[in-house]
Parts: sequence; C-alpha cells; structure tokens
Amino acid sequence: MENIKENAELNKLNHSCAHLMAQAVKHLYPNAKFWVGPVIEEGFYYDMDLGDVTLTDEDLEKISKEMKKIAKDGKRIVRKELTKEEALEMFKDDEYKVDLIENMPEGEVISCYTQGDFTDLCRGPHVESVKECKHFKLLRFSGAYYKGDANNKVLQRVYGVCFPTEEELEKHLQELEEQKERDHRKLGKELGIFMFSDLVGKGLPMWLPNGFILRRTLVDYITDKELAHGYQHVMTPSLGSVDLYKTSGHWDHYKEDMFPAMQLDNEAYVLRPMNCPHHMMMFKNSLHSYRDLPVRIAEIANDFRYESSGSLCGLERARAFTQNDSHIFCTKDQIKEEFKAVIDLILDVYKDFGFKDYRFRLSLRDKNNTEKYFGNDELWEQSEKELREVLESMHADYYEAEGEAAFYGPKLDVQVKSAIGHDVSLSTVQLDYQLPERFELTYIDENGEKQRPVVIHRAILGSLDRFVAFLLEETKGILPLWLAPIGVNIIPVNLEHHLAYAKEMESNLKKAGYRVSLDDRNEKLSYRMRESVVKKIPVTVILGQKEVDSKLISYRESDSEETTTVSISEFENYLQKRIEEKI
RNA sequence: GCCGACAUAGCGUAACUGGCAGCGCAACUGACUUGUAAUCAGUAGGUUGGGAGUUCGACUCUCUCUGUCGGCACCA
Repeated sequence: MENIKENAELNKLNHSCAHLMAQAVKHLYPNAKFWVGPVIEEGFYYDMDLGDVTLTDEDLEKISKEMKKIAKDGKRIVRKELTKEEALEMFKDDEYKVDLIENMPEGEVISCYTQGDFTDLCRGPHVESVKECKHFKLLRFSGAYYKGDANNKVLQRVYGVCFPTEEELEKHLQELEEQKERDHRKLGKELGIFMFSDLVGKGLPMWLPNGFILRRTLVDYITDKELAHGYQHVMTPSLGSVDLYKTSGHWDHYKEDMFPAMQLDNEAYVLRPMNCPHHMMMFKNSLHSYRDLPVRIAEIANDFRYESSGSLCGLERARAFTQNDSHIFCTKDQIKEEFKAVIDLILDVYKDFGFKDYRFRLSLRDKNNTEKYFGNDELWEQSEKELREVLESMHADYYEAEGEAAFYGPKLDVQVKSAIGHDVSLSTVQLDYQLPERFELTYIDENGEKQRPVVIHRAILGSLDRFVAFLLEETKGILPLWLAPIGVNIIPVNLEHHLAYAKEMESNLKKAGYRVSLDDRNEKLSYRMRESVVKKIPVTVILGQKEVDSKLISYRESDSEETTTVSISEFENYLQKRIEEKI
C-alpha cells in the first residue's frame, strides 16, 4: 500500500485536499473552527470544532459534494507570508489558529494559503489549484481529543484520501476493501480458530479446536527452539499476591491496567498482568555462581490485563492472553551478547514464518517526563546506549521512539502493521536494571562477592494470540502445511468404490503424524473440492478408480488448479519436504 | 474510558415514512451415485442483543444496559 506521507507528490495533493475539505466545511458550517489537518500514511485528516454539530454519514456526503463543487470552480491556491502580528490579526476569531501561531518559534516564516473565499494558516506546499483535488474520498469520521489529551474537548476529525486520477483512487479503495477481507477477526471466524462470547466477557478469546491445534503447534515450535538456545522452561501460577506487585513496582506503575485485587480475609491477590515477578522469585530461589549465568527462564504464560474497552481488537488486543515470555539473568558483561542472541532468534523465527514486513523500534523513555520511570538518568543513558550499540553492531535497520520505554528500562520492539493498519508490537526485548534491585537478586562473582545480575525481558512470538492474528492476516488464512489445523483432506470420487482405499490412505497418513480429514459425505466431487478450497486446506487428495487400480495418489495444492499423481512414498516425501521447509 | 455508528436463524443479509419477519448458505430428510470451486426436492430453524417506555399495533420511535465496529486516548 502506497505511503502517502512519504510520497512528495501525493503528500502535497492530500494536504491541499485537506484544505479543500476545510473550505467546504466552512461553507456548510460557517462557525467551524479548525485545528490541524496533516497528511498521514493513509491520506489526510482535519480536526475541526463544529460547535454542537456531530457529523453523520449524510454530512460527509454533503461535504463531499461541496468539495466537488469548489474543485470544479478551480480557484488558484495563493501563498502569502505574514509577520506574527499580521497572522494573529488575521486569525483572531479562531482560538485554535491563535494557539498555533502563538506557539510558533520566534523568527519562523508564517505563511497562509488562500483559495477563493477561504484562507488557512499553513506551511505548505500546495498544488497550483483546487481543481487538482477532484479525485478524493472522505473515508470516515470520529471524535479526537484536542491536542491528543483525553482531558480536553473532543473535536470532529474527518479522514480522507486524494489521488491525481479516478483510476488510482478506485484502485486504492479496492485495496482497502481487500485488506478488510484478511482481517484476522473475519478469518478466525471463518476458519474456526477462535470465538468470543458476550456472556463469557469481552476481550476474552476462546480457542476452538482448529485454533487449539494451531496454538499447540506454535507452542511446540517455540519451546523446541528455545530449548536449543539454552532456555529452561517453567510454569508459574496466573495469580500473585498484591505484595509481589508492590515489590516489583507494578502496583504503583501499572495498577490501572490490572484487574482489581481480590481481597480475602487478610490476603489480597491479583490476576497477573505479566510474569516478571514470578520469574524473579524463581531466580532468587537458589544461589547462583557467575559460572551459571546467563540463566534463561522461559514460560508459556497466561496473563490478564484490564485493557480499556475501546482498545480491544480480536486477538490483537485482548484481556486474557498467552505470552511466550522469558527472563534472562546475566552479568553486565553479557548484556550485549545476550541481546544480540535474542535478536538473532527473532530473525530466525521470522524467517521460518516468512515475515518480511516489520520494523525494529528502539523504545526510549520520555526525557521530559522522567518521573514515570524507575532509576537514575545515568543508568538510563547507559542502557539506551548499550541497546543502540548492539543494533549498530548488527547493522540493524531501526528507528527510535521516545516515550515508548517500559518504566524499568528501554526496549527493542518489533513493529508490524495489521491488516486494518494498526501498528502493533510483535516481539520485544527489554533491558532491566531495576527489578533485580527491587527483588535484591544476586550472584556470586569470581572473587566470592555478591553482585547484582541484569535482566533481559523478551518475548519472541510476543503473545500467541497477537501472533496468530498477524499470522492469519499475513497468510490470508492460507496457512503453511506445518501450521494448518488440517493439512490434508482426502476426497474419494465414489463412496461405494473408493472409500476403502481412501480410508486406508487416511489411516496411513495419520500414523505418519499428519493432520488428515476424510470427506466421505454423499456429495458431488466438485462440491467437496470447493469446500476443501474454501477451508484453505493446503493439500487435497482425490482418490478414484485410476488411483485404486494403480495404487497411486492424486493431489492438488490449495493455491493451484493442477493435479499431481504420485506414488504413496513420493507423496509422503512431498509432505515431509513441505513440513521441513515450512511452506 | 471518550466521540460516533451498528446489533435480525449457526453464517451472510432483506423488510419504504410504525401494520402478518423474508432470502441465500450451512443443518436435517429424501432422490441422484458422481473425476477437480456449489445436483435436485422437501423439512426445521426467530421473544428481531437484554430490559423498560410510547402506541390499537414496534425489527422500525424513546430511554437504558450489554456487546460489536471506526477513530481518539491508553498500550507495563
């Protein structure tokens, strides 16, 4: 999908279209006041104060019509430069623009753009004339907090997108429709992966039989991978005392996002939102020599977070989820090596799944709001520097994001885009000097002295739930053979004559460890073939008289219309090869 | 949590301004006995998300609760 913000021409066009929209809104709602109207990856939006008016679909239609009218009129867009005083005078009736102007740095050139009867404060650049903005679509509208602060007033935000030609616009809109088709919530329902129930509670996914197979396969995969990389797996309870979280600091920093404490007699427990404190106690359970480090404790762990109702999104953001979590306890000298090993593991895993579209984000603290974080400036500077150095040494492509760090340390997140455009973290690696301190963790160094270890928190698949959401969207639900809940579907051509052979094949393949189904319903071959394709089963086997006579197998792959006929051993080799190559 | 929209059978949907809740797929029954994306016929399936109100009469209007969707805010 074209990134409109990054494309200079489209950026200019969309920015001009935002002005065109503002002009149309001003015609229809003379009291309208305007905040900002930037270009974004998906097009543009404009935040507006329309007084008591809240927009409806019909209003959007009306605004659209007015925009077309203005565009047809084809007024030129003229730039004018102003002094701060002139600007303040010009926009004196609009407190939003006055706010913008007052916050502009001294000496900056202030400019405005005029098109017909409408003038807007703007840095530019713009297209020559409004007639260039004919091929647009207003996509949606919503409320948006003024200055992004939930304590402020809600402005009306309208999103749109503009292209130079009608064809390009149509193509873009069609792509948006296609993206909706691979939304994991839709695929998950169609493929019987998971469900939700109002009565069970919102944000609480339930994994259906197909989904459970998928999960189990993923758990087996990552557990084996971790074992090979020196991780030790453990299991700890999904509950912890409030004191545990007071010790870790989560009670102070994270209470709002936890399900409230369960108070009984003089005990209090919470459903755990993360597993770090449990793992800290597990490390503390025994004495550690420097020779034992790093200790890598891993767990497939259920966690619970009271996510705000508006942020829930299928498996992408749920209130109950399963982390593929680990805590690595190491010496300061081992940080870089361990950090690098984790990144290598992430890259290795992504390769197995064929993920290519992801970005590394170095998540740093917000330097203007340091009270949110534990630890002193020096330690933060040092940790951030360490992570940066690892990334540089690996020649990794990454970007930095202030204010995205954990309260206990900076982290490296792997960001992906969901089908509907949400930017979400899949994997994460976090550096932490704080929890070892708070839990008073120690190891014995080569001089027999007690030392503080460092902790690296990491999740490779992140949460299994979110991982499956992304996996479904990336594959459009066409899972590779090793992951598909049903790998092979067998269709006998004629039940009377070919069912016995089909059953024999089913039994053989099941014994060989494949997930096989047999469609022995009394339906036409073409009907059963269609079902097999619609269910996105990777391999469909067709067995008729030809196969029975020759003792061969005919199969078709989910993305192909060709049939291949091979011997039984050749077929098993073929399946084995696909499993090994994870395709 | 905030702004807005939406909620009809397992799934996808229809019912103009209030007047007998319909269709397709799936399910079930029967016929057909099939060579690569939907064989034909029939049957059953609904307190129209829950509750309250207005009305002779509510899927339709009002209130409220719950959930979903689109954004915003949040995201250790």
